[in-house]
Amino acid sequence: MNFDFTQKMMVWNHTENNRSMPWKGEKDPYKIWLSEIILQQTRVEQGLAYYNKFIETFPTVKKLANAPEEKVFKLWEGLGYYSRCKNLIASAKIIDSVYKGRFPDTYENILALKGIGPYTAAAIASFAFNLPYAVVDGNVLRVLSRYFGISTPIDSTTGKKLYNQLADSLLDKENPGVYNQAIMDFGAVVCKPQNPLCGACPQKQECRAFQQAWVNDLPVKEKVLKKKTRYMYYFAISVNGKTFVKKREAKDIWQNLHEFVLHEHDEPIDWTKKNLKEAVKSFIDKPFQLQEISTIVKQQLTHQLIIGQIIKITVQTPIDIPGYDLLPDKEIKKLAFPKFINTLMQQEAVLF
DNA sequence: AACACGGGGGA
DNA sequence: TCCCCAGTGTT
Repeated sequence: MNFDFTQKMMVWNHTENNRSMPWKGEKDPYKIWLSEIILQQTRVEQGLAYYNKFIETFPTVKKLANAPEEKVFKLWEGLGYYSRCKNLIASAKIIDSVYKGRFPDTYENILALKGIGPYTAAAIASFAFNLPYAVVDGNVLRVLSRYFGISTPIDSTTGKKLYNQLADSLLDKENPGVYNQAIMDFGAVVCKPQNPLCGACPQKQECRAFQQAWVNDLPVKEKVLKKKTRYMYYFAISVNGKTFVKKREAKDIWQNLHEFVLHEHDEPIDWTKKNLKEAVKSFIDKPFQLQEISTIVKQQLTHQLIIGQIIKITVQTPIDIPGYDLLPDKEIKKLAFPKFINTLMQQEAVLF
């Protein structure tokens, strides 16, 4: 153990760390687990309201395991990375049935649950059971790469191995939970990505990046994500006050969320009466009335830019669209939709 | 090893 | 815009 680094981290935690979060110091593994899943790739400020909603609605793992799945997705709506929600439900059911509602208490069994990787398993194991596993998240990677002046990319295979070993060697094995919490808080509050508080940092004398003025160049990432643009036009097709919707099942964005009738194109579409008629004809071969067409909405995802509109039409004759369900508004309100579609539905209609 | 997976906030 | 956030699962 690098005694100096670890001890100073613990001293900082004891004397200066005043970061407060509802799940901090929590011992109920269910609550710890929930907070960790919500916070994967998610800012504390963004996840906080969701955590409170979930705990209020599902105070125990049993409640979560036995809830209607759509209700859980509706609660997750807007948070993103929806496979987290799917895996949360799956793991809740396993804990409820296989483990009789008692959260598994070994690292291996925790890690085996769906949606739990090395980081989350170490977090739960150390926070709930005080087991000696070091967390390695974005905060830890940043702190270690700066303190030790490591330029090995954090997203490379060798980098991951290196940082994992280093994190393990630094862990305070007497107080793994407290130490793990401390180093993450330190990364979030002092050794921040932008404008870190090096002046107030208790470790600055030993920090390689500070000594060498590398702070703004570390950590290093090697992978650059490629982005693509998609044009998604949604048709809200209504018959007698009911509208066609379906659940997205494909291995694509927004899996398990719902959508209206989708017309996706590889180029932007400038809607005219003619091409609108053609587009609708590909779904239904019946006369229709155009109600309204929205303004163009853009949504930037991590590696996709989604551009599109929603077009509301009504049909008088009874019809069926294969793959879609015809549901009343009351039912549709209970379904979880992507942010993009919710934004579309809030748009003012433009004249056509 | 590379890639897919959301949404929000700060610079 | 770009980057990052208490990362994980799939191919």
